[in-house]
Amino acid sequence: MSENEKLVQSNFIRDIIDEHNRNGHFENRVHTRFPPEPNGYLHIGHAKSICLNYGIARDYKGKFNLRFDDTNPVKEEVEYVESIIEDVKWLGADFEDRILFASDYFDQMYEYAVQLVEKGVAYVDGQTPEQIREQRGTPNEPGKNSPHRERSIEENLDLFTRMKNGEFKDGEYVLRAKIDMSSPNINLRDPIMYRILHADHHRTGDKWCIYPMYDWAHGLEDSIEGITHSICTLEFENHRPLYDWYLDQLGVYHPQQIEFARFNLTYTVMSKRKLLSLVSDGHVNGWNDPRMPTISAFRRRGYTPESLWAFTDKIGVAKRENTTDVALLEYSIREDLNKKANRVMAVLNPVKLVLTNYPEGQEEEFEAVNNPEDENAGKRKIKFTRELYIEQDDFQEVPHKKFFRLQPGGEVRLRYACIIKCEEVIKDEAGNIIELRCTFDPETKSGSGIPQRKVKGTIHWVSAKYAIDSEVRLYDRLFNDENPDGKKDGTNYLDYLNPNSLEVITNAKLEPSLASAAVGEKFQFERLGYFCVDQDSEKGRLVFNRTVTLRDSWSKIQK
RNA sequence: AGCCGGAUCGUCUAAUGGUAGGACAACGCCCUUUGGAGGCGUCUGUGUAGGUUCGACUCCUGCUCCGGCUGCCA
Repeated sequence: MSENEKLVQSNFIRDIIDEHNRNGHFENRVHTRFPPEPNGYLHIGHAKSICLNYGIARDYKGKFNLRFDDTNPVKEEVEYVESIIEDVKWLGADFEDRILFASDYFDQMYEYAVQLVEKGVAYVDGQTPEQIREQRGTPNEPGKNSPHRERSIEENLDLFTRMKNGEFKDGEYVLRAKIDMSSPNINLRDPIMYRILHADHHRTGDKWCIYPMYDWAHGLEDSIEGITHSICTLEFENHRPLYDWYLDQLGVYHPQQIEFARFNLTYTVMSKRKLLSLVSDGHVNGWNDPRMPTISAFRRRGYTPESLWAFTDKIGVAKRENTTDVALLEYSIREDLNKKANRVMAVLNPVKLVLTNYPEGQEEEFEAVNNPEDENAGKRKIKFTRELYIEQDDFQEVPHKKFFRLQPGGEVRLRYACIIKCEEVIKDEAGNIIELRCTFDPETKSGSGIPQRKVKGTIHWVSAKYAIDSEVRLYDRLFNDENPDGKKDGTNYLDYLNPNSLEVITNAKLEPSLASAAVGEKFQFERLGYFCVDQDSEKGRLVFNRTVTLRDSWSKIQK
């Protein structure tokens, strides 16, 4: 198997498509789509669906549509349409000029509905929602026929026309398919096709006061667009016979629906309803709060489209219930940023360090490699002075036995500079360490050409004189339980919110080269993690988001 | 209870009657001016009971367990 073939893991959906292509089912055409309802922001589960659908279209030299399933005006908003377009584009799924809307097919759908009325397989029902619900039966008991089921075609046509013309109030009438009230599949018990909704639609305005139900509309949308493979999640499996029934009755083109299991991720929730509640109840700061599992949040946090694609390829697709470990997502972004992100030095929790044998007022520059994984990234100079900041965590007065960073009387290398030795610890009256007094060894300067001594530890630092101040936002998982959703003990996801999911550091010290960093730019802060410039940055006051920490074997030793 | 799905390492996913493999995680070792990256290695799995077969994750039967379905939401 070649390298290229290995990159695309086979899966049951591609197997089905291969089979169709072998027997010429769709004349070897492949046309997929991503059909979101614009009632919220897209999340990582949608990203999987987008990559799955677009990836198939791309690999089979087919087409991919972006289509908004905007059949319910009361929940849908233009803001969501715009965010969805932005997210799909950012992921790189190429829908060419095909940003489509179910609402563009409302006339066609209406005509189709009239056809079914004329054919005698759809009728207008004037019962209340309660009555209809009672007659639907349960999974164990068959439903009962509506008293209006045998209305004449003429009367149905008249009533349906008047529904459309706005002669009735919301809920007064519905159009129903006449199928089978005793079907073991509840979806076939005379499902509702149209309801009356005097609501403004974000695209059609007040043109319509009847709106198609999802089950009626969705199969038609795919049929109208000539979709070959309608890939959706498992909960629509029971609806497939209904879509097929509609298409059969109409005698129109049939796509093949294929269902796969919904995506779940540890330590988060994935339903739009729950994400919306996190936003509207103020548990997070908006849909793109970097702690959210939305695509826009991952973008803001510093994830790349490439890392999401790699992740999607790694998780695969199947029909069994699944919950992917968020560690795999983190691996995917580290893997990508390791190759791309320039290294810089930044101190998040600074403690002052003074080199007592370094002449006052003197300074020099050392050369640092921007990215050891990428020669083309070049080198830069970093300013070295008598007073520096290092990380509080990089000093232990009473060191752990495996701690090989700075400690009293101990030596450590300052990254790209020289070896220093800790001579004295200065504390304030409360016993807090406020300064470390050290000496440096001139023989060990970087680039001096002198054979270098080895020391066990290397730590990062910044010049106290030249460092710039910055805000850094550290994110942790939003929930402190691996599966905050779907508990059966009476608790719900809100009970598992992690109160420490955001830590804001206001006085981080950055090396001065960062002063010109642009919003969205990504860096590795050496030994700490990957960070990117947040949109909240202002001139002279940068704000960084921690995308993900580096793998940290020291944190494991400590446990 | 009825209908429809599903069950393979801790997690995700391959193997479509012929050596149960990969990735992540975990754990070792090597290397290292990032306790990063990289390299090498180890560990762990076919829900259950039968059947068919030279051979079963795969086919058949029973059982168990899990998920979805009773919106004028999608």
